[in-house]
Amino acid sequence: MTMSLPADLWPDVKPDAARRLMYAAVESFAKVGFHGTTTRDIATAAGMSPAALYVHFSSKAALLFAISRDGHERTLEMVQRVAGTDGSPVDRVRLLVERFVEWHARRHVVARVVQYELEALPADEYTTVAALRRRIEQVVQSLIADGVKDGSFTVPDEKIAARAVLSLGIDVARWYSERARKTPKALGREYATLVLRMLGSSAQ
Amino acid sequence: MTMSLPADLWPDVKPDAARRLMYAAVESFAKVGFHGTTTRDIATAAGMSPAALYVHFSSKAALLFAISRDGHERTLEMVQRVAGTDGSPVDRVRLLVERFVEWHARRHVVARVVQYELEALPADEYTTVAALRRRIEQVVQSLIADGVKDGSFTVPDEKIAARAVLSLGIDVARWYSERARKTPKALGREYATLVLRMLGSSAQ
DNA sequence: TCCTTTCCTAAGCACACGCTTAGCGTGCGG
DNA sequence: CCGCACGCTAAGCGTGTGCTTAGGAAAGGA
Repeated sequence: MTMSLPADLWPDVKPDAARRLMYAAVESFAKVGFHGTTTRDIATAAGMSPAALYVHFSSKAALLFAISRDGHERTLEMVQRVAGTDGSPVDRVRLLVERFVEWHARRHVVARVVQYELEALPADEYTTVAALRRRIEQVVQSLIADGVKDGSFTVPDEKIAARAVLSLGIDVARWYSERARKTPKALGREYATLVLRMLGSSAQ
Repeated sequence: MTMSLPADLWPDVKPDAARRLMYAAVESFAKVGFHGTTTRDIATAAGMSPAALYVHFSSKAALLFAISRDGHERTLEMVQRVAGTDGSPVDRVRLLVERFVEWHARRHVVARVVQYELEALPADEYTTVAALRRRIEQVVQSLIADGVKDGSFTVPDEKIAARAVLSLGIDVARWYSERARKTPKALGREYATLVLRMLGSSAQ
């Protein structure tokens, strides 16, 4: 694994061969995209023959969907967990940004696939994933709206502000690498400071 | 042109057939990526045969490079023009963000290729483009550093702040579409407000 | 008008690609 | 032990891909 993927991805995927295929696929999808990745690339990297992929997944696109759906579900769980915490809107947005940015930095290989390889999904699968994305956005928007309502935040347009907050996290997936100067956690903290300022909070 | 590309791209490209190929290519590259685009896709969309592409460009990748290099050069010119204006650091960063965001919104098809299709460039071409990217980043960093120096901005880490500013603009290329509620100009203005806040400026 | 250059097209080449099929080996359960 | 299910592999299929080549048409210049 040249990109040092976390060893704890997809713990429930069985058998091990299927998981190995997902590891191989996510790496290549992140590097050269879905269309730039051949089934032979994936199989070779997983130490198998190309036909083995079809024992575990119905198609190359099914592999992509498995990765994309799981990544979106993880992200949605994360933002929902933040939304379920006690605390002021400021505390919650701070925590949200820390967690969101940290996830995209630590998981930048997966995140790159999750954020940028949507077009390659077949239509039904795309619909599933798009719904998850909308829910993530809605959680972020409602956290910001809470802050506006209680006077902690002042933004000209809540939707654009939420979009900007998401953008900062999502773009981390594009640029972050192991050679980055900041750890994912440190980056998350720093970005949270920037975001709270952006939202007009005096508590930073 | 299904994605309503601006009619004024690449005015110096001659003959017209070469320009038509670039229009066809940028649209498909933006939609399905370089690897997802075949020479037949490009040629058909340009009303030619696949062999015609090779009259004007030495390879499919040469087409990508032409688009990518020009997009980066346009962006660099833009940020350098802003850096060359009179005005306070706050004014210049405001203008920078307005222009950068506006460019990525208005030109989101080209920008998508410029920002996200780097990996497909051959090594030498990538080196050329990467150098342009670094120069763009340096201009942005120096504008922010000017503001820190004169006390208009306070940021924990100038590089991360510059990265965040660039991220906001770059990610516009990913999400912006003709159905967006804001015009590129309005979006640029709003993002400028958010960025100046983020940088800790009281002048917004 | 003639010649040269430019701009194409149609056809084809040498591979590559996603996927299927036949067969084999291994492990498990009765 | 035997039979079955599972997990593969090797080989191959049908189609697709980037690119080349031969040839023709059109445009421009002398």
